[in-house]
Amino acid sequence: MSRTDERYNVREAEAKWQAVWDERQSFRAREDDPRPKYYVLEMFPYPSGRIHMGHVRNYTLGDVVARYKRARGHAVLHPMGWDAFGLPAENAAIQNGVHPAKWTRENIAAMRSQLKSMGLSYDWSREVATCEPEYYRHEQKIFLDFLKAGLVYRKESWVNWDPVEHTVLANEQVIDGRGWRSGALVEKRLLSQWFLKITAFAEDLLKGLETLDRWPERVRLMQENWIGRSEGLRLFFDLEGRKDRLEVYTTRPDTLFGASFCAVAANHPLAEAMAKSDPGLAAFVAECNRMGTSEAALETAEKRGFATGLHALNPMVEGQRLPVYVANFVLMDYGTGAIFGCPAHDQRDLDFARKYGLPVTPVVAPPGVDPASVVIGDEAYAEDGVMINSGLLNGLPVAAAKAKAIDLMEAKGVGTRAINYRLRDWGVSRQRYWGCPIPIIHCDRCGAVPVPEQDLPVRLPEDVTFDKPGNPLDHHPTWKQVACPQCGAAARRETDTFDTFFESSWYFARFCSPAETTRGFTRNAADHWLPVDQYIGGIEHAVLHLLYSRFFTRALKTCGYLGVEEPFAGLLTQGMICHETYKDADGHWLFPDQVDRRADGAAVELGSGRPVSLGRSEKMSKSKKNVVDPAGIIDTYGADTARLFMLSDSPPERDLDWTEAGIDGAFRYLNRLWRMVGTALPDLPAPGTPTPPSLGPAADKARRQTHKTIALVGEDLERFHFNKAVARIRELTNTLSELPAGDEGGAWALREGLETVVRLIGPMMPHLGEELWSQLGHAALLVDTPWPEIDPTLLVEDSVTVAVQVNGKLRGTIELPKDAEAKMAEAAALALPAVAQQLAGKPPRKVIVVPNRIINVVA
RNA sequence: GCCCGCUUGAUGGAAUUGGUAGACAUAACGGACUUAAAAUCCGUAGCCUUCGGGCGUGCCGGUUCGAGUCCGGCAGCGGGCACCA
Repeated sequence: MSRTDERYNVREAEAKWQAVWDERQSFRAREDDPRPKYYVLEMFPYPSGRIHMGHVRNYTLGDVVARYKRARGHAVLHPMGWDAFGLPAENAAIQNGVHPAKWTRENIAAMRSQLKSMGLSYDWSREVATCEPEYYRHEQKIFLDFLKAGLVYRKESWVNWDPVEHTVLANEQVIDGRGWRSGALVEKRLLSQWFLKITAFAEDLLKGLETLDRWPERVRLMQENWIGRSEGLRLFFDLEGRKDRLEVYTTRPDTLFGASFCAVAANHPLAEAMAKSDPGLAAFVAECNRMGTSEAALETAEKRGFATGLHALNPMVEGQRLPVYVANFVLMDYGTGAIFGCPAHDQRDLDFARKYGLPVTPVVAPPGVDPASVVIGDEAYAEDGVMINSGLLNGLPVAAAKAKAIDLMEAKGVGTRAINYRLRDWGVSRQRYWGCPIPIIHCDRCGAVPVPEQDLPVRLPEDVTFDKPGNPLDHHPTWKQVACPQCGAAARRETDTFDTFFESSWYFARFCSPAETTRGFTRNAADHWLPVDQYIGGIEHAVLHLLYSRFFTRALKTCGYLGVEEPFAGLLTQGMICHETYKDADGHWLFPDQVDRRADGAAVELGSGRPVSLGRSEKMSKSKKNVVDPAGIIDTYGADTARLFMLSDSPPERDLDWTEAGIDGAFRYLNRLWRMVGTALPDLPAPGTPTPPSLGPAADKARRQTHKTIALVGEDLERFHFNKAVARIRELTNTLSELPAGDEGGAWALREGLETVVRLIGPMMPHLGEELWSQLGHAALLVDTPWPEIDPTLLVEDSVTVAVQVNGKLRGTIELPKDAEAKMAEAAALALPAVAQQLAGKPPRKVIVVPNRIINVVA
């Protein structure tokens, strides 16, 4: 009995079971395991140094899936690693003088031990870190294979250049047109860079989305929009007084009669050529180049243009001259970098036309609107309608007019039907130190020469300094000096490194054979484990990481590495963790643990007692200090409590509000279960005792709920409705706590119920699960115990409660035998006093009977 | 700017295909236990009410016997936009 008086020692129990799992290698994945494979993967973390709540949520979700699938009889692969290259390591080096390698490796060690304290069922023997040559040597080889397969090329591309730091800036490092650290005005620069031909797979990546039926619809839609397939027309405009022509891509060839100008991007060859002899234009181009490279910056900027003085001749409208502008909203990377503007039917064109006093001619009349009365005000009309003011296109609907316009231009020999994608090739060159070296040698005679395979890996030198601006690889005294592998002459190594998305585009495959030294992974292992059955991570990766990984998988297939096209068969995108924000009287942010909530609800600063103003709940971020450190929570409440809270209240794809009350609630449940089992233990029959012949009504009812709960929780877990699963388990717990265990039947049903609760909660609170399972008298580990079985006879109900409505409003409920006949149900419903009162003696006009569900009497 | 998502009690959320709105929890209140507190246990609870009932799922309108769920419009909040990962 002393067991009930003891408190559950969270720290001791969690350490104990972690050691047991570790010792027995409970989570080792083996290819020779005959059970059906299940590969569950969470997005691996950037080793920032400490885990944050987002990680706790992500990895808890994955662990529940992994443990559940294991219990369901799968051979589970559940690995973990480190996305270890990236900018923060270099920032730390510049700010604190720590070497990125040291900083990163120490961070990995710290985070590994934090993750281990969560009791996650990883096969740690498969751990990888992308910053180690054992990992990145293989991606250098992959790059060279892609090169051979014609999937890599080199071209000039624009970057944000910080003239003080002599570095390329990421978009997020450009703030209001200035470098974040230096404050210098950012310039755009053209650099020669490596590109991967993701556009070669544009159509395939789009088509493949249809097969991803276990992906969230919105992610597929985001990718579809990102790829941005459009059908249209490429056509040439003759330029007055010049021999060359202007090539334009349009998805609206139907609106050619409404054209009032042409515009080219600031980087368009025509613009650049003309800027040489036009200082005004040169200044405008320079200004556009300062705008930053992000699409958001371009689109939100005021539409501006510079008239070149040139005129283009509209190929559709004989003799019509259109002024040619250089405009800041035309993108060189999309289509041909040149457009024609039809202001009446495109908002950007309209804004532009209004600003520069260009004509606005409507050529599409909304359905049912008199052509004569079509007027364009401040809003362009981009919807369907009927062509007007358009010569031989008049009267046609938009779709037919598009087709006819294309036919006309093709017949005239000035245009061709074309499919265009918004998707651009992936620039993978980064002018940074802490990344995977690109295995290329530049020779004055032979050009860009691949590093021979036997010379891989090209190791990142660690003897570098960060005291000078620019790329440390560039400053290194010897590293880049090599002989050309082809001609032997003195040559230079490529000093750019890969985009870190490169590493994360194939790590899921590396986990299949992480120890393989000759290549990234073996074909056998990839064929066995891929695709990932369930991938889990943040929605912020909905487009880039996931699209790059899908592209890589196709490219790797092309090169014979693997046989699948889609890397992730199932995808779960989890929401963010939010927390209330606090500011002190001076408007400075405060950490939650600096704030005290008094009994009257007022918030004050801990210690000083000064008033604190409460802000709404926002995504946890260091800048707003609304963060809670998981390490402290795990230390105080244990991993199981943190895990349960992560699963309890919000569905995984939704944002989750971190609250002290929520974590308290989870902790209370943990202790309640512990006490319940302890209290019941002396009364329970031995494990495996056969069902007594008669149980009694309370025990029978409890059994029914136990088996119903197994069924419901199973369904909920399959669909990732973890919060509902928790609610069902708590309901069963509530029932069991009221079940009298004095008689044989009650005690038997209580054991079955408690064992069920322990087994169902196991994937969520694995340490408590093991502890209670062992206390209930089982020698085998809970992780090696299969999911509980359902007795289907206990799921059958013989009567149902049916709602009775009058005119759609609830007036009462009746108890009916299951699948009762409609006539009988109707009679029972009409016999209800509340129904009779509503009818007031008149016969009902109609009675709708939905079997086992509802009866609606229409008065 | 473009694309996407979300909005249900004081709070997080639940509600098969349209079929009893508010499961489960949190906070609150009342009670038991305690010298007291904590913990624990039991109970109450959408709002209004003349106790018949009426009103309630961001707002306005529609479809339907019946709408949180479907359709149209509007508002608020959040995410992504190619060099953060």
